[in-house]
Amino acid sequence: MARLPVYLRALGTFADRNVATVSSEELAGAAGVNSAKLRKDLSYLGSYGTRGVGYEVAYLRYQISRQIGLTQDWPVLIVGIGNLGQALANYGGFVSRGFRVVALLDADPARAGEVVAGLAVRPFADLSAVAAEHGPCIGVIATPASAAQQVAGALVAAGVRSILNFAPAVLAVPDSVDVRKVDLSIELQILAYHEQRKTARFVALDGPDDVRDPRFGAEVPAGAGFGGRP
Amino acid sequence: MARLPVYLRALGTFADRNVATVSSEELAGAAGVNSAKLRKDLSYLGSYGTRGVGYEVAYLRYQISRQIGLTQDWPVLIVGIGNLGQALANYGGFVSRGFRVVALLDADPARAGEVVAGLAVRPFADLSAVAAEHGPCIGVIATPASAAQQVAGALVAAGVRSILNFAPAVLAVPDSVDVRKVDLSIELQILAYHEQRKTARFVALDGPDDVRDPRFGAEVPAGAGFGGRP
DNA sequence: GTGACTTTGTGCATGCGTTCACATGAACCT
DNA sequence: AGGTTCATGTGAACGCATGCACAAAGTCAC
Repeated sequence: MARLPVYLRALGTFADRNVATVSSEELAGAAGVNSAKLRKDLSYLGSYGTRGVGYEVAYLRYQISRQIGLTQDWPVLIVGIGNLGQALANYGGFVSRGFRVVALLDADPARAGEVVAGLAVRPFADLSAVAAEHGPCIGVIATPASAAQQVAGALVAAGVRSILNFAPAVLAVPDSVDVRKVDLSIELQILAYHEQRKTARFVALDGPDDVRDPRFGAEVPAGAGFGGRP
Repeated sequence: MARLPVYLRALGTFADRNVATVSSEELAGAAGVNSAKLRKDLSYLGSYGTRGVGYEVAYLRYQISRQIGLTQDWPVLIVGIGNLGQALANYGGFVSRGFRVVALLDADPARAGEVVAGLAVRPFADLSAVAAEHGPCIGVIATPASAAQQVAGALVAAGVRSILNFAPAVLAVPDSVDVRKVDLSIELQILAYHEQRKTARFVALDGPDDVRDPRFGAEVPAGAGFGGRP
């Protein structure tokens, strides 16, 4: 499940405070979920606590880590060393949680050899060699959207089956490949949507009034010279 | 809905190719969703196309933009000018999609005055003044996890009701405040989970064999000297 | 103007996730 | 040793999103 990492992090904070056991209520509060959901999740993964007491922090932590596959470090290769790629390479949160950036790739030949976060940037053509060298690994796409699909194809061809995509593009990959998408503009747009609803401004100050289409009762903007409907 | 921005971007690619109308099938393909789902989403937001023809690209684009609230630029303020904060400030994808970074804040006094992406970094104490100056805006938390809750509280106190949180922490905010979370380690961990299941290595090379608890039939690791159960 | 075709909009069923509520089981106190 | 208390684990119901399949509606050709 997608909530296991959240539980794991919450358990980490309890461990930092030297808490030995936690109840599902406490842990759920720290993770921001319902306690019943948490219990069901944990029971589903086969782990269990002690009735009347709760969950042993260290034991549960180890079990979840193991379930996720964090008992070993996963190699991560980052493609596209722009602003975002560099920030990711320098981000310390990876290595502390079971991941290790092993290679930085960029299509721009001028950047090859440049050192970022202690790693030399390698030409994109090295991809298959790097992937073969490290075995199963995770590819991170931090390129512009225009290059994302091509990079994804190359990653798949190199044997990478897990991709984290930061480019604002929909990637087409085989079913055997997992793609997770992180899209900053989408997150912002969702926030803007809710923000707009909260500030109940029915009409933008620079916009047209709404009109109501008698046929459907649906809101339709008048167009404001937008070259409306025929 | 959370898919509207995806549709909007797909429509953008059609507009760039000077396509006048798209069918739900085409648009759904570009957005990576089912066509029925797309039609239902669009009908739910009140917009509509033309039966037998499809959707007029420019018109639908305008309507979705308007629905999301992108007819005006939303001010964005970024708190925490570390690696990630700088990358976000320099990221061009914001301004092109209805957002404008208006302020950079950092708690470190030594950074005040530093210029990043054309903006001077301001001390964190300026937050309420900045928020008051720009009206409804979106706050981005790019600080370490330890500072995230405090920053969130300050943002809320300053009147910010939409927060994009990059820090690996669960934020407690009033119900009236929307928080969206972007967590790189969680995404990587989810990928690692699936990657581990794909490479069906039942036992990690450095880990213990699984044993089966006769009481529940659930998988339980032997512990490998982990200081197992009493 | 009529017919055939294309595509939208939507009722309906299915499946999944979430949540409540309760029984099970373990520890602790007397 | 027995009862009490506490928290887990789970059965069952609810609600929601998804997807199919079809009718409504509009266009194009003749």
